[in-house]
Amino acid sequence: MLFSTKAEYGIRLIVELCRQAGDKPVALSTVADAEILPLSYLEHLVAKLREAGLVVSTRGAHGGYRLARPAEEIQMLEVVEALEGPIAPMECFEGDGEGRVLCSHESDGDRTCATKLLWTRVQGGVNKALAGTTVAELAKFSDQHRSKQPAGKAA
Amino acid sequence: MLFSTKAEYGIRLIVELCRQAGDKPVALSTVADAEILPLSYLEHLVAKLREAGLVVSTRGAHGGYRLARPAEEIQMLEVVEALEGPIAPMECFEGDGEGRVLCSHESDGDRTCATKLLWTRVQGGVNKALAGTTVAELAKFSDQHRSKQPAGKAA
DNA sequence: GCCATAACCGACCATTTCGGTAGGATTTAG
DNA sequence: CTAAATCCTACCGAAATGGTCGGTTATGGC
Repeated sequence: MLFSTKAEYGIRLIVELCRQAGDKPVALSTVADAEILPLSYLEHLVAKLREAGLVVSTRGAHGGYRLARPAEEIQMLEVVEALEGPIAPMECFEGDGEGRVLCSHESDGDRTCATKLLWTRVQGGVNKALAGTTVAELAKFSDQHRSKQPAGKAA
Repeated sequence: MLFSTKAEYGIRLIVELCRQAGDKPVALSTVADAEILPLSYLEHLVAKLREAGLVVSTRGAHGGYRLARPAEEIQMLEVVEALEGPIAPMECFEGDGEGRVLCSHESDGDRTCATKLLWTRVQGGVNKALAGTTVAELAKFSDQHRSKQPAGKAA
């Protein structure tokens, strides 16, 4: 499995945040309710998103969470990295965010790790997919596939 | 981390098998020695490769392993899937090998999982990278980057 | 026929991660 | 003051990971 449910739940969280976005912050319990996910677990995930600066929180009564930036500007690469840590195909990889990939095995001496070429390609593919998708896009996608439901909701 | 060391070790294993290929099968201990990997662990990995029909074994003295097909025809997608199981970005995905992706959440009722679009793209990227790389290519790559060493070895 | 070699098989094991719960402390609107 | 909400830390059971070990079977060479 490429990603754990951390990524999935976290994505559903932030997408739901985008969907329900209005002038007021959205309580996490609302998200948990809408996505049928355990609230206490979402707390951990949203904490990571906050630390990464992707969402901002308002404490106290009537508090909740909001996207820190317009949904169109939030790449899924940022989201997934915030939730799962750096996206590297393997532990030995210390990707630098660019196309460059470092492999710790290279210090072994006379040989380049045979897997380097492959991991580089895989990482490229994943990064491209993640960077090329935004929160807004996923929100729109899931709205489109939502069934016939009274859409009158936006303020 | 996208993949575990199972994939890495297994790949190094099969690439080394390709490298050392001659008329005689290669003993696993030779591979373990060349790649500095624990023999007993490699046994588990090579078993998966054998079950997947990627390598064939010869038992008894002077036995060992050989690639079941020409290295140019063995895609890394097959290798990684043999080692790590089906490549799906998430548990809920039951990819069918094609571009199609099924998500178990869809049965939840009125909503398509917001993550489906993203996972589909990610899986596409990974599959493309894995399917587009062969054992032969990795063997050649790692040979090229091998340092100045007497190359006279093939029978 | 023995014996070394090497594939094969399954049990075990320590550590880490995963998914989740629990209990509280802190902040804030009303 | 109080209810609502974020925030924080600790814990927990289950699973996967990475690896070891002991033994069994098959086979070529002497």
